[in-house]
Amino acid sequence: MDVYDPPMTVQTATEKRPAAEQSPPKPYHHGDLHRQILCAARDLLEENNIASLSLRAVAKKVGVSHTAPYRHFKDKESLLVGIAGEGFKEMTAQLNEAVELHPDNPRAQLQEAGHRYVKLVAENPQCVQLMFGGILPCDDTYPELHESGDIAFTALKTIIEDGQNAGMFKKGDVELMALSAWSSIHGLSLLLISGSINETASAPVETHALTTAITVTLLEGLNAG
Amino acid sequence: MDVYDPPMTVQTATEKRPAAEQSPPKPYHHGDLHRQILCAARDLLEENNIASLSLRAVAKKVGVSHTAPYRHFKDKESLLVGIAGEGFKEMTAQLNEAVELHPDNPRAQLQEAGHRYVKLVAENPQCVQLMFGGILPCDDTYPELHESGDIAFTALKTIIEDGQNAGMFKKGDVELMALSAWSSIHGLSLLLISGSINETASAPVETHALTTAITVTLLEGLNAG
DNA sequence: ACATCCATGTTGCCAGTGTCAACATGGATG
DNA sequence: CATCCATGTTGACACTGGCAACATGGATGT
Repeated sequence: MDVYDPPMTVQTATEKRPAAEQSPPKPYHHGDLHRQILCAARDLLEENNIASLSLRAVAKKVGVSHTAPYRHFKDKESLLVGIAGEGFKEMTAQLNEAVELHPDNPRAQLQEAGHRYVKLVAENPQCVQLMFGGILPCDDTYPELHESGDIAFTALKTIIEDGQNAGMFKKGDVELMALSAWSSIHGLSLLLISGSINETASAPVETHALTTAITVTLLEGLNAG
Repeated sequence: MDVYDPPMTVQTATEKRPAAEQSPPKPYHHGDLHRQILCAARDLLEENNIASLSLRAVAKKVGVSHTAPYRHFKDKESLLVGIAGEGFKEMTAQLNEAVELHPDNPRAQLQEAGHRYVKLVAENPQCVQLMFGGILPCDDTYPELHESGDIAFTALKTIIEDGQNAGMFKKGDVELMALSAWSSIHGLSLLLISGSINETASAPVETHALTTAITVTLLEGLNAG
């Protein structure tokens, strides 16, 4: 269900570690609480939504006191930034995989990236709302947030450039063409998770076919001229 | 301080109103608190963000007790639904204006609608996040929410159909083509207000030119074949 | 070996929030 | 004039984010 499961499964507080030789059932100092808090917060976030995510619930899920997270995150916003940051990293990873999967075929790269983007958003809708939903400040308060985004966008521009050099895409401003591609897929993804499409569309639409259709329209737009 | 002051000044509860000519069935002690609460909430929402909008602050701004809003809205979510509903209505209105502005020119209609969509989102970012941001349930809990959206989407499909009949757009599934158009513009708008574009783009981009470019790419995609 | 430090985790508290119950008010209706 | 009921108020509750003060115990230097 989750795209990136934590490498170590989350332990409930009451559960004792199977380590036999340790007499104290619960060590005072946690393993890496930082990671566990991030994972638990991610889980709770996707289970409900951003509005109903509370630091105290996260702490309870991990099995620590309600202020323990403050030793690892300055405040609630910092924790949210951490979650969003992982989302951006995963986004970048997916894009790179799409490129590697279809070497020397920018057209297929773009299509693959589109499908992976939609899938990633569909599987982590609340995280995406966090990344793009205007809860986090969009100024330079958290510069690390946009770094992965920069990398991803650069990779996208590389696809466009390669496509131009291969004669698959028309010549033109790479920045604008990359933004066109991003906008289409991003818009589709967000419309899907917001429920707008299935509600407004007269007939239910299959996501994969829809993504393909929109990607094709986009490619024809990039092709024309 | 307030952006749009209510047309009738706020009355304290104890203050009596000079019962002059009241021909319409205008109600009770207060003006229409329902409308004033909606306006105040909208203002406070755009001043900060969704997370920091509190019912109590709205009540205080209007000058009533902290539970007065509950006589007009079942709970906080219902108030948010009311705000989002107004947003959808405004969206529909903008689309219709775009159509009327360029009769018999679907291409210009689509371009105009795109610019108006981007502008509307830019001027009411928090409201848009409310409409599409996954805070409100996307099931049928509030069917009235999606009605205006349906109307708007139908209008969009009409543009596409007219364009096809006029030979401006290629033949094809109207639903899919309308979704392509919506996705592009929606994605662009949300990327803009989320700060992703100015952060990731190597050079600052002028919004209007960017919108035009993306609309043109879209139109070429709809044109191809 | 031992004393010390300090990162980590805890308890207790505060203001602020959404929401419910009980009460107050006054215009509309008989 | 009596009554009703929509509207508005007060007070309370559980919950939240966050601060301060305290507790613990692994790492460190001698």
